[in-house]
Amino acid sequence: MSQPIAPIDRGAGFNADCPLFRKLGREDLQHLAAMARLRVLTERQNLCLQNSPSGRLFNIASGAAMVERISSAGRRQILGFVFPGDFVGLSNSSHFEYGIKCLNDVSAYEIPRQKLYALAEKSARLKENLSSIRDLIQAMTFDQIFLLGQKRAHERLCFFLLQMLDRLPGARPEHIQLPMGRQDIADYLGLTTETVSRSLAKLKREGILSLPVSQAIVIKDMAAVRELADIS
Amino acid sequence: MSQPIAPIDRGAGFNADCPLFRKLGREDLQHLAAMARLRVLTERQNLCLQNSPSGRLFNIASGAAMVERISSAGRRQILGFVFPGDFVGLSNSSHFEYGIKCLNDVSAYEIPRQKLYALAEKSARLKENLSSIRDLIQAMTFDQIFLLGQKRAHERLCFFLLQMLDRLPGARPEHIQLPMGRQDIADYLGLTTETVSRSLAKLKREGILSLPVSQAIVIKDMAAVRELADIS
DNA sequence: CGATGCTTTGAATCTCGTCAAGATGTGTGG
DNA sequence: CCACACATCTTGACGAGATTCAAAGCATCG
Repeated sequence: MSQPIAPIDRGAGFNADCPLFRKLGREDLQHLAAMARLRVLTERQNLCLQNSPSGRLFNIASGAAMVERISSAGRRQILGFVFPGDFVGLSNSSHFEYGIKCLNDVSAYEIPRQKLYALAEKSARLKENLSSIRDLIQAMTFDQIFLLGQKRAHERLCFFLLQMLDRLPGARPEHIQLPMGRQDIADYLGLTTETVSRSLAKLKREGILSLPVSQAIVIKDMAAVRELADIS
Repeated sequence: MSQPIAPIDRGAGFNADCPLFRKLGREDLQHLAAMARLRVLTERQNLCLQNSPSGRLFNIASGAAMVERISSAGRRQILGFVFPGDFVGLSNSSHFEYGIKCLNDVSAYEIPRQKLYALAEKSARLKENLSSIRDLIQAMTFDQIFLLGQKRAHERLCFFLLQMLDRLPGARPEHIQLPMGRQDIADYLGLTTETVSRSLAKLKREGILSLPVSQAIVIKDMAAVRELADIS
């Protein structure tokens, strides 16, 4: 009995306040645990490759990764960053439209799509969770479209920072430790590394941020960041 | 018996090769017809307003509309254009994150969300259709994110034209009759009307397009358009 | 320590946005 | 049917913002 439950108690993704597992009964969790395979990867490794067959989904348990899409022309767009509790791969397309690349050591549960869907048919709660994950992803992509279509470089950065505050575990206004580099931020916001750097410098000059080291950011004027980031 | 079936035979959206109704049996179609309400609107009217309660979904039967999102700062981003057979509103959020504004005379079926979902529980085929619509929308939004993040103005225009070729009824390379104005195109592509105009002029100068009148576009060099639009 | 990779800064360039004017087109009323 | 007003679209001049190319600063890690 304790055998299928074991992974439940170990991974952050399986017991945290995570959209997929929220409010699930013990039995559902056991079924999920039984079908999930824990994968452990390190920096730069791919959880899945763009255009590879997509019969599985991922639930990030620890670490950080980015969902990226690379065109044949070699341009890269980061569709999103994912953190513990995040769920990726929710669609029925036969192939992944993106790759998922680790930013640091990552552990993730890989779940066969068909099995998950079959279980969802039997668990109304799980089905609800899947729905709300889909809705959340859709809302986030709409935000990103608005951001890319309408906002300036420094505004995009502020939006990005608020998003990190909201989603990156451990991030506080007084100290955001970024797991990704400037190039990744640039490819997420539709900018270049130089523009990211310059925009950060501008926000620093204006007293809105400070940058103790390049990988860490301190928000000194939260109201200003919010105002610049606003897309509502 | 013919009474609930009547709207099925009338509206384009209810019998065309439309994702929602594809391969549905007679009985499912009858149930759908019974719960759908046909709404008829004219130019500039809204099928739904941004932030209004979202207990219903829409299936466009005729005409064209745009899905738009306006920020409190007054900036507008068009999330997409919709045409007969298109389905909008597929989410469980309590309020619409966008408004749907008609570009010309539109008729659309309005379907209560809960009723549709309940029917989907009983019809595997309908459920599949809903899933594939969701997937299609997600794929399209990913494309748009890539477009806005990575492509130049004239490339965005080419992408837009290919999209219209693909989706706008009656559009052929030799003649695309656009139902939307320059401002709408601009807000869709994250540009200004002037830039849209200039980019079209540029493509015309290069012999790729011709513009008999402002609302019509002729693609003279399809290969060039494809190459410029490419995001794969 | 030097080597490597990432980040920042600088200068030149380019794309796109802004502002303003002119052109085109549409609908209305005389 | 023409003339006028109003919308939209196009074009031009200019400026701001972002990219590009290049070099210099800073880390980390052998």
